[in-house]
Amino acid sequence: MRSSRFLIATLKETPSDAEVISHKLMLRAGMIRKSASGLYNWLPMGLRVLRKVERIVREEMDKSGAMEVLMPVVQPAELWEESGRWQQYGPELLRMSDRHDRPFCLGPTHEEVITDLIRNEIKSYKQLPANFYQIQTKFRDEIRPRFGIMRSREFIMKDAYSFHNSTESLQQTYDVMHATYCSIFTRLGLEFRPVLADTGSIGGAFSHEFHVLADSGEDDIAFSNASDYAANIEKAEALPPSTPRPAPQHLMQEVATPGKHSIEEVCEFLKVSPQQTVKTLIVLGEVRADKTQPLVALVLRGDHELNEIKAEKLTGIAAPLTLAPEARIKEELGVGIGSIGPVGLKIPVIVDHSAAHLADFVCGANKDGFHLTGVNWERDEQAPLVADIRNVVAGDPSPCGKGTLEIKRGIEVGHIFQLGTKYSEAMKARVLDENGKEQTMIMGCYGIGVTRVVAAAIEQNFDDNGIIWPDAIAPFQVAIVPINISKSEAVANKAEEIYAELTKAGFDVLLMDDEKARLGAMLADTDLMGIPHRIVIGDRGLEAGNIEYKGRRDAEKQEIPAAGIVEFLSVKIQR
RNA sequence: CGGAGUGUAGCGCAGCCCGGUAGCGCGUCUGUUUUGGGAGCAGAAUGUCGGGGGUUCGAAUCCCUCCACUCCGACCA
Repeated sequence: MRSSRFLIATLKETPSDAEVISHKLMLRAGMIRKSASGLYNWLPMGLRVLRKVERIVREEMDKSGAMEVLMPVVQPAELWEESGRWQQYGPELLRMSDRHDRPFCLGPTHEEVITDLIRNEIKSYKQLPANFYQIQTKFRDEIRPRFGIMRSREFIMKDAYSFHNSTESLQQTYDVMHATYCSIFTRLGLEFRPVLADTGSIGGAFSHEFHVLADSGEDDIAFSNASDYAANIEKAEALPPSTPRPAPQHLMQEVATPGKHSIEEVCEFLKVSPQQTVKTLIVLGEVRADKTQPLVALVLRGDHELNEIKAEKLTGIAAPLTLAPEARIKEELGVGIGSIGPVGLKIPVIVDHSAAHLADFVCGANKDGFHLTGVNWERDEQAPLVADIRNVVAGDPSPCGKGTLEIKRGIEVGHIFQLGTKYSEAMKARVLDENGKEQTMIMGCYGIGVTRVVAAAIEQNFDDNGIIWPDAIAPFQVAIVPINISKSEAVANKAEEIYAELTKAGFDVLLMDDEKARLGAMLADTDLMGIPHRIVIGDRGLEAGNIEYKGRRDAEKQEIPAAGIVEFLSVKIQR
C-alpha cells in the first residue's frame, strides 16, 4: 500500500473524550472515529488490524473443527420469549418493533437463534457433536459505554455454540476450545491467562475466562504465586482461617460514636484497625410465598468487600443481590445504616469466615450513634451461620492449596462455558438417541471479543511514541520511509524496488511515497501507527548500498545492505 | 439511575464572571524557500458559538428549557 493512496488519519493531539491509552492511541493513529456514545467507525487503518484478528480467530476455529455460520443481528422476540430471556435480560437488550408492530431485538448474543436453527437441522445423535461459530456484530445497550472500543455498545464477537449428546462429549469440545483459545491468543502475540470464572447470567456449570493482563483491565484476577491457579475474583474462593478463633479477652461494652458511620470513621474514632471490626450489610432475602422479601444481614470483616456473586448464591438470599432500602431498615430494625451490628439482630445473619474468626471485635450496637467493643461470638451472640461471602485479597492462601494469592488486573477477551441444557431444554432442542428416544442436546458456548482484542493488544503494547503492534496483527508489517523522493531519483527508485520485492515476498508493506512528506513527520506517523518494522532509505546510506532498519521496540537503528532486505526481514518477522 | 462537568472552525482550546456582533494553536488549501527526526515565510478558506425559548436597542456571554457527550458513583451499613 502507498501512503499517497491510503487514508492516514493521524492526529497530533488527543481528542478530549479519550481516557485509556488504547482509546487515545486508536484515535490518534486514525484507526477509529466515534459516531455516537459506544458506536464507532473503523477507518481503513483500524479495519486492517480488526481483519487480521478475525483471520487468526477464523483459522484456529476452522482448525478446531468448528463450522462457520452467519446469523442475523435482528432477532425475533418470540425466540427470547421461548427461552425466558425476553423478561430476564433487562435494559441491555435493545428491543424494537417492525412496521407491523412485531417485537424484535438487536442480538447481544445468539443462544436462542442458534438453538432454534440447530433444533430444526439436527435430528439424530449421529450428527453430534457439532460446533458452529460466527464472527458478527453484537449490540448491548451498556449503561455506560467507556474506554472506546473496549466497552462499546456495538462490537464484533466470535461466538460459537456446540451441541452434544453426553457431558463427556461436551467436556471434550470444551477442552478443544480451551486449547484453541490458547492458540489464538498466543498467535495474536498477547500475554494472557485462562482463569476460572463465574458463569454469570448465561448460566451453566463450568466456565473459563481468558484475560489479557493489563493495568487498565476492569476485572480483578487472583493468581497463586506457586501454581497455575487463576480465578476471577468473583469466583476465587476465600478459604476459612486454619487457626482456631482466639479466646475472648475483653468484656462487651457499648460506646457512643456520635456521627461516626463508616468503618473508616469508627476506626479512627475508636483507634482500632478495620481488621478488628465487622460491618453488617442488610440485603433482601428470597421472595416468600406471600410475595414479601425478608431482610437478611451479611457480616464481613471491616477491611473486606462483599462478593455479590457468592452471596446471591446462598439459599435465603435474593438474586440478583439487592441492598435493602434505608427506609425499610429504619422501620424494621429501628436503627440507621452505620450503626447496625449482629448482636441481638432479629433477622437471619450470615457471617463471613474471617468475620466469624474474630474475637473482641467492634460492631454497630443496633442503636443510632453507638457501637459495641469487645464483642465475641457465642459469648455475646449465638454461634453464627458461616459462609464465604467476601472477595479474596492479596496474601490470602490460594484455594488450590499451594502458595498465596496475588491480584492483577485483566481485560476479559474470551469466555468459554458449559451451558448444559439451559437453552436446549427451554427450546426443546432434541435428537433421537441410539434407542430411538428423544434426548435433549447438551450445549457449550464460546466467545471472543474481537474488537476488544484490538484494544487489549494496544493496552499491552505501546510506548510514548504510540502503538507497538505484534507482527501478527499489525496493519502493516513494514514501513518504507524514503527521504526526499522528489529530489533524489536514486532514493525514489530504491524505495520502489524494495517495495516491490517485499510485497512480492508476501509482506504487508506501507510505502511512504508522499512527495512532500518530511522525514520527521513520516517517522512520527509510522511510530504512532505502530508499524513494527521500519526501513529508512536515504542518499547517504545508498552511496554504500545500505538502508537503515529499526524495529519499533529497538533502541538503535542499524545499517544493512539494501540487497539483503528480504532475507533480513524474513528472519525478523514472525509469520 | 444518582452526582459532577463539558458543548465555540476538522482537532485541541481561549473568550462568558463584567452583554457591543468571534479568536489562538494544530490541521487544511495556494505560493515560495527548505529538506536525515512532527519546517520557515506570505496569503487563504472554514463557525446556524449544541437546539429552542426568554430578557435586552443589542446575547457565545444573563435567565428558562431541551438535547448530546464525558467523568465519577451506584458497598456509609
